[in-house]
Amino acid sequence: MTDKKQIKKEQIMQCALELFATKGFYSTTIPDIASSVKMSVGNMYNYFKSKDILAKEIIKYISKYLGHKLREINEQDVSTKEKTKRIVEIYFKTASLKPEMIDYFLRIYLSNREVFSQGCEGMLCVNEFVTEIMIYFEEGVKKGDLREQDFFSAFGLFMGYLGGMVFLKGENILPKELNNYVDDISFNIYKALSV
Amino acid sequence: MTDKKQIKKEQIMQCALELFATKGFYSTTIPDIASSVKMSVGNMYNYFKSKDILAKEIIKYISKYLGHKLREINEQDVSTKEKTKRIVEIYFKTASLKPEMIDYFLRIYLSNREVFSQGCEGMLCVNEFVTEIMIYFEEGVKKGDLREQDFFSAFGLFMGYLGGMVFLKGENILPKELNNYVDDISFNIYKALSV
Amino acid sequence: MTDKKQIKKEQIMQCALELFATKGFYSTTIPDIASSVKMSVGNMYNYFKSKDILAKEIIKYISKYLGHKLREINEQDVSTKEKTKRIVEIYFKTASLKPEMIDYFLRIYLSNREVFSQGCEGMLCVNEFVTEIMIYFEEGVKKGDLREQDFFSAFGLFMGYLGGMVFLKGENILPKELNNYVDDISFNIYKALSV
Amino acid sequence: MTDKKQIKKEQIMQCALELFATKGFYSTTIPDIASSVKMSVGNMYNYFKSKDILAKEIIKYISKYLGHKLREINEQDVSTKEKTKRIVEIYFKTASLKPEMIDYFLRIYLSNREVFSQGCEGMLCVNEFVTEIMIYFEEGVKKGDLREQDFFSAFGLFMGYLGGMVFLKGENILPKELNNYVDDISFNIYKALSV
DNA sequence: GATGAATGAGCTTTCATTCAT
DNA sequence: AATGAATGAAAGCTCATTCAT
Repeated sequence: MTDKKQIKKEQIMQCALELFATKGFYSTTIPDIASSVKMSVGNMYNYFKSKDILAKEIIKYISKYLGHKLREINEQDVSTKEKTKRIVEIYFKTASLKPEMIDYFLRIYLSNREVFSQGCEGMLCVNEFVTEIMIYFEEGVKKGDLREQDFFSAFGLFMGYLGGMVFLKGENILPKELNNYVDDISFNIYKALSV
Repeated sequence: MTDKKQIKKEQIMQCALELFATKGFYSTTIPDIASSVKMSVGNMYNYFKSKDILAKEIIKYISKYLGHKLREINEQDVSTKEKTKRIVEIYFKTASLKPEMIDYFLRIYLSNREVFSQGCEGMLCVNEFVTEIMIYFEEGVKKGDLREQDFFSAFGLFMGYLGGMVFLKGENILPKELNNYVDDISFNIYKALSV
Repeated sequence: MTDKKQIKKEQIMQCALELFATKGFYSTTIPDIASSVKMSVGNMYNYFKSKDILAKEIIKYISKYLGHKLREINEQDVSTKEKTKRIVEIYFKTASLKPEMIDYFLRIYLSNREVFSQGCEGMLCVNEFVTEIMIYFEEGVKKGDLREQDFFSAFGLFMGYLGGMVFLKGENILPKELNNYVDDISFNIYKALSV
Repeated sequence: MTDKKQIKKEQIMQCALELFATKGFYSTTIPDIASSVKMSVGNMYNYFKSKDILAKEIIKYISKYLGHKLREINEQDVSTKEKTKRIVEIYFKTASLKPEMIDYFLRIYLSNREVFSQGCEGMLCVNEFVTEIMIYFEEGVKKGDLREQDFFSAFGLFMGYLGGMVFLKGENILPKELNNYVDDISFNIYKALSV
């Protein structure tokens, strides 16, 4: 694939991501996306063979983006406690600056299972992201900071908690901005996971 | 409304709940629901004026059901730690026995905001449920067991965590049955929230 | 048929007449009519076997009502010119006091031919009314006041003109009330028809 | 819009016009129209966003067509009496050659007010036609041929009369062809309106 | 006579996808 | 690569009519 084509693909994904996150998967039409990219409907199909495939590519794209951010944190030489905080921070920062990414994850990927059932089984399409959380967890255990336990139990805490907060924010029922919760929440998480 | 009509409404809600939770809101059609209730399409509309209204009634129904279960626990004279465990227990038990309820909550209600935006603003349609979590939390604080903090921060932990675990279960990536996680998770939660 | 049944039939016709005239034939539903008569849908069918039949009975009812009014004028011993004026007067008066009658005639009967095609062929369902206009015309000719010409040519003038004015009134584009046009219009008509 | 698309729009309007005029607005379905144009149902909506909008475009199209015919007459240098006759002539000729146009005007436009209420208020959608009648009338008055009177009173006579005749023809109760009435009727009208 | 739940065909409209250009 | 007209299946919803009670 040419670079030019790759760039166009990313433009489409970015536009579709915003529309899907805002209006939902089924309420966003292909013409909606096409006109948002300023491209014809027919031409869209030269880049993505179907709406479902587009949706799957987007979640992979998000997973890579977030995974990359987490890797940067994992590579830093700081305490597990500080890492925990930085992960919460980067998650909330993303939710504030690129809300469509987290929304897509929570509202499109997690909910429309029929769309992702073929090709994204398990956590196939979000493995970059999950992997980094796993590294964070296992290193924390190895260092003796975190309690050894079933990874998924820890993962569920982490992701469920953060996702829940972003959801509450989206519903406008959080009295404060997300970044004001960073300390509370990273404290709660670390308290829960530490030995 | 006659009792008979009320019973039929609940039958419809039960069938629709299962279909929505399994196939998603948009992939479940009114004919799907009608044939599942063994009722004509037209007659469905004598009970619920639209698909959206049906979806909203269902989430209220679930909220009442779960709220009721939680109230029973809140009324028991046990320690906050034990209450925490029992809430996790009842949540996972519901997720096992009536998976459609939790799935509906996670995948239909939380995700298809355009459907619930009018009439379920804030947490209007799930207030019975939220209220009981609030009571649990405030009583725990009053007793001196739980740390005083922003309620939503605690609520997000609780619901996000539990929801996340059920989600992972639904994706078939949890190695064990949900009830095997009760101790770990209630321990984590209590640890996070306690003073 | 009992008197009681006849009274109920007329109640239904009156309500249906108003609804049809206001909202149109197809936009008025049987439940609309039933609830306007404060009667169950099913019971309506004990009085009128179908919506079409109801519509046909209504036009006959209107024709009889208007025919009766015209007969009273025809039986008066006044000049043809004065009769002309009185007919215009009664037509506009009806259009003001019972607008639904004239509207029904213009907007339901004249337009939804597919509804009236079977059972109201020709002018079968409005013959009382047409007959009186015919009597007016033929007596005028016999008296030497009106020019002998094809009856329909005269009838078209009369009914088309009056209907047209009521229509314009209904569209809110007449600057004055209908009764202010009585002199002008009866003058025009008489001028057109007289020898 | 391309020429090609404009041509297709007019093809659709022509087919829809015939069907509406024949079967009525509500009894004509979109599939009826589509198959009459030999086009898919979905594609119809690329040309007209709704059935109502299609109906409104058609009445504008008719108004332009008739307005154009009348302008030709208005521009001719003949007596008011002769103009009157020619207008009646062209109206009846249209009613014979393109009966769907006059029928549409009488049976769809005048009757289904709920369809035209938004976007065709007053005589907005038939102004080309009305304007020419107004010019005919005012020039006749200026020349001293026609009596000065409320325009609508004259307009109602003209249009109501002609419409009434076409209606009677449609009901098969006129013994002769429309063109045989031209002299009688234009005589009546001129007699009514002249000084 | 009276009720209103039940039926199901049929409506308008939408939209992912294809394909001729 | 690019366009956008064309397709047609399928959706949500309506409503005249029937029928068990």
